[in-house]
Amino acid sequence: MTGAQRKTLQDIADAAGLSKAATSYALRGLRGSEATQTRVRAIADDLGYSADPIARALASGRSGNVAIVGSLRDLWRQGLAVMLSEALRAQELSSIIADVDGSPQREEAVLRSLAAQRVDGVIVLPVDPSASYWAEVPAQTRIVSIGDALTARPESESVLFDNEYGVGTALQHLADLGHRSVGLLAPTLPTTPGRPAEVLAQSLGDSMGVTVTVSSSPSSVHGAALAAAQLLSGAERPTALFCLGDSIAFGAYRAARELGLSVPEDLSILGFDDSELASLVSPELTTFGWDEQAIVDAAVSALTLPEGTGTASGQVMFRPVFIERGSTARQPPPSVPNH
Amino acid sequence: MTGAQRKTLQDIADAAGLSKAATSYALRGLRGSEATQTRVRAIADDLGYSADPIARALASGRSGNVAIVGSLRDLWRQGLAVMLSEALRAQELSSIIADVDGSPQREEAVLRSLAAQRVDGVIVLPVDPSASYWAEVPAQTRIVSIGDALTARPESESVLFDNEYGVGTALQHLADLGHRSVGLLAPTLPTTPGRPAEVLAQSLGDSMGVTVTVSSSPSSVHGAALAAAQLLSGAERPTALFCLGDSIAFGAYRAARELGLSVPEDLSILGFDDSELASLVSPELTTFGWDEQAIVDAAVSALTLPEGTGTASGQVMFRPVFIERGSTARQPPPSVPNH
DNA sequence: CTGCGGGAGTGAACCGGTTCACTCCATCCA
DNA sequence: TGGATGGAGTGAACCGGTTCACTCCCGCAG
Repeated sequence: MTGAQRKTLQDIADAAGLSKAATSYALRGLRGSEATQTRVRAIADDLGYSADPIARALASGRSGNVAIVGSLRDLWRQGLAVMLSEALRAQELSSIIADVDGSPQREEAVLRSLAAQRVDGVIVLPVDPSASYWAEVPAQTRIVSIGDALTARPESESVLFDNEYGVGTALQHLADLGHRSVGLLAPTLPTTPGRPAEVLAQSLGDSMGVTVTVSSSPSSVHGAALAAAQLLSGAERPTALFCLGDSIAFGAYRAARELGLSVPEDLSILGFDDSELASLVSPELTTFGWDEQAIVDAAVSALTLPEGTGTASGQVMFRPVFIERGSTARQPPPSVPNH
Repeated sequence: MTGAQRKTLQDIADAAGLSKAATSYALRGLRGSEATQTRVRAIADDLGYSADPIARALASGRSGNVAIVGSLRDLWRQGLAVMLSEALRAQELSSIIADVDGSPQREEAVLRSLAAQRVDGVIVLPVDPSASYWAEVPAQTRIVSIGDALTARPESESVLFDNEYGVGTALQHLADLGHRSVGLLAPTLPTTPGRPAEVLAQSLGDSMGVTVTVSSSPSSVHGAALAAAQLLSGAERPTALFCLGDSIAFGAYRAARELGLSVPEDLSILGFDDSELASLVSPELTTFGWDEQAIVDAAVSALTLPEGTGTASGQVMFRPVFIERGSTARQPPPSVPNH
C-alpha cells in the first residue's frame, strides 16, 4: 500500500494558498505571523507531510550524515558506537561507522574518504590526536572527540573521561588494602604521546607509597592473558593488577588461573569499564563504570547544538564510578597471618 | 587547509570541453565513446572530483541511506550491527541503526519513521515477521532480513541461519555423551510464532532418545542465571543445558556455581554464537560459531546487487560451526563409575 | 543520390527544498 | 499629512547532479 504520492512542499503551499517560500518559512517558524505558522503546520500534519531530508540537505548544505570514527575493537566501544548511532537517529541524523582498528594510517584514510561523503559532523575516538591529517577535515565539519584528556583532540569539542580520578581512586583503594606493588596493564596504542595514564599512575603511586609497574597489553582476552602472565612471572610479583579495560582484566583472570594464583587471595584484580560480564566471572570483578548514555548524549548534543551553546570551553568531563565487587582483597590476607 | 572549492560536475565538463550531460554519462560509463569516457575520467581524477552524494541522491531518487533494524540488545547482534555499518560504508552507504528492543510496537514505530527518512534499504533482524505493518514500507525499499528460517520474512531477500543443523548437531553431541535429559534455554521473544527452535529440538530429541525440556530465558546474564536455576531445581534435573546464546550460557555457569554443581562433571553446558568470552570462562565454553563477516557481506550484497543477481530464491543459508571446548562431558562421568 | 539507422553530444527540465532581494501595506510618529 | 519602519508574503535563483527529448553527422544499404 504505497498509496498516494509523497507530499511536497508545493502541495502544502497550494493547500494553504501561500507561496512555497512562505510555506517553508512558516513550517520552520522563521518568518510569518504566528497565526499563519500554526495554520500551515496544521495543514502539513493533516496531509502527512514531512520535508524530504535529501532536498533539504542539498539546499541547506548540511547532509545529515555523521561519521563515528575510532578504534571499535572492544565490546565497550562497539556498544558505544551503537548507542551513538541510536542517539543520532533520534535527531534525524544518519551515521557512518568506521573502525580504524587503532591504526593512524586507517584513521587518515577514513578521514580523507569522509570529505567526499560530505558528512557534516564527526564523532571520533581519536587514535592519533596530534596527527597532521586532521587539518584536512573541512573547517565547517564539526568534530567532537571522546576520550581521556590526553587522547582527545584539544582543538575540538570534547567529551572527556576523568582518568585521573579513576586511576587515583583505584590506587588509593589498593593502597588502603595494603598493596605496595601494583601492576598496571594498559591497552596497546600505536602512538601514545606521553603514555598519559601510565605516567599519571606512577606519579600517583609514588605519593601513596605504591610501586606501579607498567606493562602494555592488547585489548583481546588472549593477548591480555599473555601480558599478565609475563608481568606475574617477574622477579617481584605484584600483589595486584589494575587493568585499563575489563577485557584485559578477564585475561588477567585466566593468567592467574594458569599460574595457580587464586583471586583475590593471592592476587587482587581491578578492571575498568564495567562490561556486562564483569559480574559474571568468579569472583565478580571490581571495576569502574560509566554512565554511557550520558556520554553519548553529551557527544551528540555537542555536535548538534549551535556553537557556543554548551559549556564555555566546549568540554564536558565524565567521572567513572567505582564498583566494588569481589576481586580485590587485603594484602597480605588476614586469614593466614603468619601461620 | 580547506583550500580550493569543491569541484562540481560543471568544472569537469568545462575542463573536458563537454556538456554537463555528456560528462555525467561518461563518468558513469553509460554513454559516449570509449575514448571520451577514459579522457573524462582522467580529468576528473586529476581535479580530484567526486560526485556530491546528496545531489546525486536528489536527482536519482536513491538516498544512500540504509536502516539496520532489530533487537540489538545482546553483544553478538551489536557486533553484527557495527560490522554491517562498516560494510555499508565500503559501498558508500550510510546507516541508521535502530534498536527495537524486541518490541513489535517499537519495530512498527521505527519502520514508520523510516518512510520519512527516505531510506532505500532496510536490513532487519525481524521481531514480528508476520506483522501487517511491513506492508507500509514503500515498495521500492529493498528489505533484507537476517534470521533463522522461521523468524526471517519469507517475502524479502533473506540471510538465513541453519538452526536445524545447529540444534541437531548439539543434541547429537549430547546424546553421544550419554545425556538423556537436556534442558533448552531459549531467549524470550514477545511473539514467537510456533516457537521454532524449541519445537524442532523436541522432535529431534525424540528421535535420539533424549528428553528436551524447554524453558525461555532473558538474554541477560542475570535473567538467564535465574531461568537456569529454576530449570535445575526441578524434580528431574537435566544433565545438560543447551543455551541458545552465549550470554544465556554464562548465566547457566553462574546458576551451576550457586547450586554447587561443577561443570562439566555434574552438568554439561552448550552455548551458541561463540562470543569473545566463550574461551575465557572456566571451563571454556563449547559452543557454535558463525562466519559473521560472510553473513554481513551476504546481507549487504543482497541489498546492493541488482534484483535477481543473487541466488534464484533470494535466500542464502549459513551453517554454524561446532566448536568443542571443555564445558561438556560424558554422563554419567566415567571417573566415578559406581564407586 | 536518397533515405535511414544509430552513436555522440547537447540544452533544458527536473528532483524538492532554502534563501535572497524585493514589493506591498498597515502602523506609528513627527 | 507625509515619511520612516517593519512585518507579511512573493518570485526566482540556487544547491549539483540525472535524465529526457532532441539535433547533428557519419556510414551504409537500396
